[in-house]
Amino acid sequence: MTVDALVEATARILIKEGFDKASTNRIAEVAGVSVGSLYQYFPSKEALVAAVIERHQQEIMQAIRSEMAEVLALPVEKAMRKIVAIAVRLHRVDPKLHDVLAEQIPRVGKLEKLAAFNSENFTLFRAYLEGHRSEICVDDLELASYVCVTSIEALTHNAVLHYSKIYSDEAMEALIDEGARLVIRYLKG
Amino acid sequence: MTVDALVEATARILIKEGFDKASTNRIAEVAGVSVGSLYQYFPSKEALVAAVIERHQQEIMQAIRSEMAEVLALPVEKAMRKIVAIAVRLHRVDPKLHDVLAEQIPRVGKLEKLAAFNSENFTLFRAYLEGHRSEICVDDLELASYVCVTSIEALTHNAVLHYSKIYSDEAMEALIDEGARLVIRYLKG
DNA sequence: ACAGAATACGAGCGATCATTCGCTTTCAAA
DNA sequence: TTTGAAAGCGAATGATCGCTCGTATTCTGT
Repeated sequence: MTVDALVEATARILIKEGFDKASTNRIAEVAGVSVGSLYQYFPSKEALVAAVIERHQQEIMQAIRSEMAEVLALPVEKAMRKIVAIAVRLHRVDPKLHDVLAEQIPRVGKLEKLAAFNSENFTLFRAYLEGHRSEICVDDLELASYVCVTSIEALTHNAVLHYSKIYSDEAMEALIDEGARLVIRYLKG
Repeated sequence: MTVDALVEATARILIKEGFDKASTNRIAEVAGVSVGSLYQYFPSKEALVAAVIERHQQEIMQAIRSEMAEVLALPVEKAMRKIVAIAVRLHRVDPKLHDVLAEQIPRVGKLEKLAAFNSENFTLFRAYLEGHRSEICVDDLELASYVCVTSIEALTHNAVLHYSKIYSDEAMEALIDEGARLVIRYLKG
């Protein structure tokens, strides 16, 4: 469909050339339609970018929800290792898009969407902790969730994005181990 | 001086209105000079933003270098708590500017400066670890430095930037404790 | 007081961009 | 085959921006 072509084209341009080069004319050209058609389906450039963001976040959250369901029953050690591994894998799917969107979301006034995204992650993690209270020695689960989620996300985000040249596949394995070790020791004292 | 007024005006606009609203005409206006004068001292808008970045980073690094010197002799527990406290304090000096710059550096092509900045932080932290090898139970100091620096920066950055409303001063104290606990347990096993 | 250098000025140029609108094509129902 | 709506088109518009350049003002040494 034309709509899909436009969203797809927008994503591709954002990834390959960045937000500044993503003009509506260019997007339409890459999508193989005209600017006029673009405005027939999207009221503004912002709406187009928002659609890209939405699509990407739906994909990611879908994956996270399904993976977290499997993790829920695991003991802390296994669970954390799996969660960190998931974080790395998801970051690797489309690192550049993830980065551009993280950069551009504030500008597009989609702070709410980003907040909702983070909030669900946070809630899912917290739910895990609730269910494993006996295994961990932290009393403020709210704070603990913040610490864990933020650290894991930063560790994997930076590694994949800024050090992908440095970190080979096996070094990435080491990173997963280390990230897991960080939160496990934190949670289990 | 005219130069300082321009850099100052640029910083203020970046903070209050964001990168997109920081046009050269507007910067000149706020600085109380004309666009012509702006281009007498800065060859381009990019150079102006780069100057803001440089000034900010110099200030931050100056503070970090001096604080780290005091930390070097402390045992791990004390040292980490102090480092996290420093991170929070520095993030609180000018949170909005820090955020905008972190966002804009990639666009301005000043990735090298950012890398150098992170690299020095990283190196300073690693130097501490080298000097306290006997206290910690991690063998890969390189990896450990990455894990600690990245986590501390993300924890403080997000807390100050996105949760400054939520986290009161005392809650911020709790965050410092928790961040310190995270890295201490990680390092000391 | 004067000249020339340094500094400052700001209207305007050229380019780019998001968006519009009048026109053309497509296509399915009648 | 006719028809009218839906979909598509792209040149044109108006606004904004980074930046230039010819001119005006201020400073400095004589």
